[in-house]
Amino acid sequence: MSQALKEAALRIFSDYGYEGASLAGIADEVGLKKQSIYAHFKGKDDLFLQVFRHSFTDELDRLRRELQHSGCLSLHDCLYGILQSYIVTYQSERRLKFCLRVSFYPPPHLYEEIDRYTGEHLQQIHELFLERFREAARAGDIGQRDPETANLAFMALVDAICIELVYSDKEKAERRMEAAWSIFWDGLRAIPTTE
Amino acid sequence: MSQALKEAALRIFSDYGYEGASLAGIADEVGLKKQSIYAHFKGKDDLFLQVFRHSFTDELDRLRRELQHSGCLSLHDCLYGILQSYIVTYQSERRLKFCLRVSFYPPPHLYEEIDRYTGEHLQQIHELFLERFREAARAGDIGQRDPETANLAFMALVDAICIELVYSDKEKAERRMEAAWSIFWDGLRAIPTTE
DNA sequence: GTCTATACGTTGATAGAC
DNA sequence: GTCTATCAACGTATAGAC
Repeated sequence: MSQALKEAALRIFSDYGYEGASLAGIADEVGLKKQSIYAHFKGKDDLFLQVFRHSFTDELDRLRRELQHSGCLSLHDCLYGILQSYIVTYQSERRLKFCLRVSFYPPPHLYEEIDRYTGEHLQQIHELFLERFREAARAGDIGQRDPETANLAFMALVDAICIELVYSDKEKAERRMEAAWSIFWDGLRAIPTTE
Repeated sequence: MSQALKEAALRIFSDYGYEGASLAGIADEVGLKKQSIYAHFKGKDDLFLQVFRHSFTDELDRLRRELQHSGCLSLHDCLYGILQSYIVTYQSERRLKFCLRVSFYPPPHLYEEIDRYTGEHLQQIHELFLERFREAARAGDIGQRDPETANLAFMALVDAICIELVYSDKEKAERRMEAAWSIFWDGLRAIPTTE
C-alpha cells in the first residue's frame, strides 16, 4: 500500500506540482481516505521527499545503465541513443516528468534539501557524460574540440529536448531533436572557429 | 494602484507559481489588504490572466525590437546577440521568468486559454526567426543548411539557455551559452553530413 | 491499517461601513 | 477605493473506534 501511494503521489505531483497536489487526491487514486496516508508517511513533505529521492536515484540508475549498455557503440550512436532514451523514458515513466518539474520549480520550503540533492545528481550526470567525451577525445572522434565544451553543449541539447517534452509532445520533441542533433553533430566534428 | 498590483503579482507568480501565490501576499507587497484587490480585479484568475497576457505581448515586442535593431548585423552577431539578450532580460525583468513558468506548468483550470495564447506566441517567434534564417540562406550564410532546421536548432538553444537560468544562475547560463553556441555555429556552417 | 470525527489554519471571495 | 467583518471551502494534520 505504501508503494501504491508513492506511485499515485508520483502521478499527482508530476501533473499538478507540490502546491497543486492534495493528499485527498492522492489517497483517492488508490481508494483510500486522505487520513490513511498518515499511517504510512509522516505527512505531505515526507511523502513528497520519499518520492523525490526515489525518482532521482532511479533516473541516475537509468542513465548509468544507458551508458554502460552503449559502451561498445560509436560516439555518434551512443549520444544519439541517449537523446532518444529521454523521449522514450518520458513517455513510459512518470519519473522524468516529476524530476524535471521539481528541479525547475521546487517547493520553496524544501528548497535546501532539494537543491543539494539535485545538485549532486546533476554533477554525477556531468561526470558520466564527460568521461565518454574524454574517451572520444582520446580516440580522435571530436577533433580538437574540448571535451568539457562538448559536454556542456550536449547537456544543453538534452535539456532542450526535455523542455519540448514538457510543454508540447513527443512528435515536436522528435523534430527538435533531429534538427538540433544534426547541427550539433556536425559542429562537434568541425574544426573550431576562433572568432 | 492597479499597475502596482500587477507588478507585485508578476513577482509573486513568477516566484511561487499560481497555486503557491496568495492574494494576501500580493496585496501585502503594495501595502493593501487582500480584499482591496477585488476593487481592481474580478478575482485571482482575472489578475493572473491580465499579468499573463501583458507579459507575453511585452516579451514578443522585446524580441521584435531585438531583431529589428540587429537588422544590419551579420547572422553571427544577430543570433549571438539574441542569446545574450535572453540572459540580460532574465536578470532585469521578471516577465521572462513568469512567461517560462506559465508556459511549462500552467494552472490546469486555465490550460485552454494559456495554451492557445502561448501557442500563438511561439508561432510568431518561430516566424520571426525563420525569416532571418531564410534571409541568411539567400545570402549563402548557412551553406546548404535548411532554414527550418537551423531555426528549430536555434530555438532549442534559446530554451536550453533559459532553462539554465531557471534552475541555476547567470554564470552557468553564460558558460552553457558559450559552449553550445560555438558548436551550433560551427555546425550551422559545416557541410551537412548525410548519415 | 483504515475508518469517522474533528480541529485548525488559510484560501478566495462577498457585504457593507466609511 | 480601502477598510473591517464574515463566510464557505479546502488544506494538512490528529485522536480514537474498530
